[in-house]
Amino acid sequence: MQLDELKQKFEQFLKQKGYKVTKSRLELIDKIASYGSHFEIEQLVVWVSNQDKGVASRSTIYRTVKLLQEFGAIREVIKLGNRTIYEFIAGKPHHEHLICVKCGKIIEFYREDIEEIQDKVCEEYKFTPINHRLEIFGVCDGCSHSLV
Amino acid sequence: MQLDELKQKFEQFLKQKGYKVTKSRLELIDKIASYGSHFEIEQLVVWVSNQDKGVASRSTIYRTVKLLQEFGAIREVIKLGNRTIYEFIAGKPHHEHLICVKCGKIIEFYREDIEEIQDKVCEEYKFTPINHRLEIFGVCDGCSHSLV
DNA sequence: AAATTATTGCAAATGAAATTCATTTGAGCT
DNA sequence: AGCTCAAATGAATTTCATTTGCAATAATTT
Ligand SMILES: [Mn+2]
Ligand SMILES: [Mn+2]
Ligand SMILES: [Zn+2]
Ligand SMILES: [Zn+2]
Repeated sequence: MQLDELKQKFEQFLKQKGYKVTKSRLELIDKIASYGSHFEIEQLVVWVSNQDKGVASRSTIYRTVKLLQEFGAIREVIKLGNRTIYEFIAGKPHHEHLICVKCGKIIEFYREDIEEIQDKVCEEYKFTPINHRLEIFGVCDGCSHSLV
Repeated sequence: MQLDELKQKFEQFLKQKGYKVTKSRLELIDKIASYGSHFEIEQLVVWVSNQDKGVASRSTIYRTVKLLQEFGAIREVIKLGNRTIYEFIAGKPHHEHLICVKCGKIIEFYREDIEEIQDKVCEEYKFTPINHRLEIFGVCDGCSHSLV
């Protein structure tokens, strides 16, 4: 999906919800899309503030991240200690993560079979799943060879 | 495993690490074990403080929870928003969680096949897993029938 | 373009978790 | 049992991410 198309959809979403289509909101979706898939809000705040002036304040960034989550373009994918790592998922297929606890490297993977098993488990418990997150913490190949 | 046995192991662990065996630490492992499997630290602080006086202060509770994590009796199992839910896992087999976003109900499940697939994925990426967490957020049976 | 309503930015508040530091306690030794 | 010293404790304070109140501003509606 193109970014322009996404922005259009986001505008529709905002209008339909009775929210306003603002400069900040549209510029932030651009910034987040170009930042790179996995990000933390504070990093984003710093990065955005160091660029053009006046895109959005910290509060607006926090608020817009929530909006984009509601819209479905962003997802909370990793919770490590008291850090939250988000991901821009628009147009990206669902996947899970391996997280290296030494270097922070994030590896993405997808297994249809894991998804299917989850569906079965939910059925068994008459549980209606909304979303899920599988985090595998460990040590990546590079780090397991390094002597540090 | 009996609680007494666990406490013995914990004492061994403390000594071996050069930590001290203190009243607070031994009493806290009791309290946590009897609190119920899933808990948040702040709840625990309130509960412990409202019981007998002098078991441990907030700081000690936070510090001891970390110790017990290091020891392996406790695990961070659910990260929801800015809440962290821990679980007393000593003597309990590994499992994953379904979390109802309406009522907070937690359902535990275990699937050997999911574990096996994860191992394969890790092998494929030459990734050495340390621990993992699968959280499925959704609506439980009870909540899906309630009209609230 | 005036009226209405939501959004913004800033500062201040919050809440979980970590930390500081004076005091107490545990462990080893005599 | 007393002595010594390092580690643990509690209370207060700090940190840091996130949230909120509010006056000013911008987007929609009429
Ligand atoms: Mn990802
Ligand atoms: Mn559990
Ligand atoms: Zn690594
Ligand atoms: Zn429920």
